Amino acid sequence: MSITPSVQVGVVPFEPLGTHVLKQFRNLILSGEVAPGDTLPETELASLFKVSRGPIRDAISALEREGLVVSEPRRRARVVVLDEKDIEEIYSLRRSLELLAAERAARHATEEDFAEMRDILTRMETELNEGDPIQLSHLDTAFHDVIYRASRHGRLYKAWTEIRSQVTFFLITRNKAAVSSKSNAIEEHHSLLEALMSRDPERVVKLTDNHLLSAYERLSSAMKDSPTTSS
Amino acid sequence: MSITPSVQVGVVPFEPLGTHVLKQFRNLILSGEVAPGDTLPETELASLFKVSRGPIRDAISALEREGLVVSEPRRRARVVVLDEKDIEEIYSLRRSLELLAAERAARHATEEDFAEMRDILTRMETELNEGDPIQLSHLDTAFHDVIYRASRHGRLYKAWTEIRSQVTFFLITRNKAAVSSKSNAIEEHHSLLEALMSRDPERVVKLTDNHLLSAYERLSSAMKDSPTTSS
DNA sequence: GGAGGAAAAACTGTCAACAGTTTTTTGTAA
DNA sequence: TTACAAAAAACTGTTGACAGTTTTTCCTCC
Repeated sequence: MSITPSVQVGVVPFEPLGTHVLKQFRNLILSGEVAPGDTLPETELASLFKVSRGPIRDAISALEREGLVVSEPRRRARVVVLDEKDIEEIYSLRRSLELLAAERAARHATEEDFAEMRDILTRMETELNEGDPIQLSHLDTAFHDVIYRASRHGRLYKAWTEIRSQVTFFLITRNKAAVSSKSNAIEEHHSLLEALMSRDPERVVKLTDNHLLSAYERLSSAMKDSPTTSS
Repeated sequence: MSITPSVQVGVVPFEPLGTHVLKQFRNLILSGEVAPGDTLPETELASLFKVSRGPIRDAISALEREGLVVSEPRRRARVVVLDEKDIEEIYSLRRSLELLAAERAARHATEEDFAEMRDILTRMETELNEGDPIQLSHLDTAFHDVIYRASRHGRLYKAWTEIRSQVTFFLITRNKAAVSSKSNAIEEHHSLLEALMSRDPERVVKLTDNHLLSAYERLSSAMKDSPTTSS
């Protein structure tokens, strides 16, 4: 017993403050507590999160990478305002990325990956009944996150993380879809998992393409009803 | 003449110091003056660039996004060491991105875009004769950069910028290809431009796919001769 | 009342300093 | 030597302060 981890005990190797702020902050935006178009003065956030401006700047910079925040030099950062053109961009880029991920995941996914997907699907069904649409959206993103990780392609995963939050944002704010529609989406996830487990890249790619198009159409039609308002 | 731009005169609206450092720093890495595996102490860089650590941190963070630098919390950043697996990742991701870009550029590219591409091709031929391989590599990347911009897809362009420097890095450090091979590559660019101007998306996509595969094979074989050394 | 401009307030970019960690150097024993 | 531990040096994360810019408020004039 020669190792004495005086500070570093748990699994978390005490992350930088900015990382902690980032997580909280991202949730504030995704939950809508901070609205599109809102300005984000570093000073204000610093006192809100009780840290200095350094870590705040790190968090804002990260959120900008994720596409949830926009900023120009010497101007205050703002929560991004997304419109229908953005939905198309995200859909088309995501399609390119995810078809690649699907093909590779079909070859490289492990039993652990499948177990994680099954677990997420179970929780999705629970949320569908309990009716927490926000949690359901998070689980949807989480399912696809497993596929990207299962593709065993670091750069592809990184590219996905830079649109992931925007995808979640749209799912949360625009998915007025009926329960039946959401139920369909879960069915599609089931089929996807099944195809992955059968190691059939072609089928996985095809199902993925169909699934993403369905999701795009669901969002796109919801968008026409209630476009995101600018401030 | 009521406007008196005491400081802000040129086109450049005085960029943040970190941006300036980033450009210089990136060149230092791409030119090989800072080698793969080298550590990058903020303090040292701060005195090198004659700024405080703030802007240096910004620049390192940006270079990390570009994949030229890796870092973990509380450890010094290092210049990334890339191997054959990285070449495959970059190739496969780039292929997905660029096929999408090609298809859209064929539809959206303007006369200005074509003019820029022609200009780059002219300069490539000059460099091929004058024999500055580094400049030739930069021009290669620049040509593809125009295509991505011509695709009129902000997020796609952003995704490209996050592997672009790595692509350039490989072109510079690994392209031992003979002049004849480089000449072929320039030919391929010419065909690509021609297809773009004829607004034939299918042909553009096909040519792009072939072009990227050729480039991948050129790099991949060069890699086997002289793999990047770790420190 | 509304437009325009000056004054005040708020905010960003940058820097230097401090605390606590990681890395290197030095010293000691096998 | 070689291995290991302690001490010293170097480095990162974070903070608070200052300069200069942007944004807001307030005032004046039409």
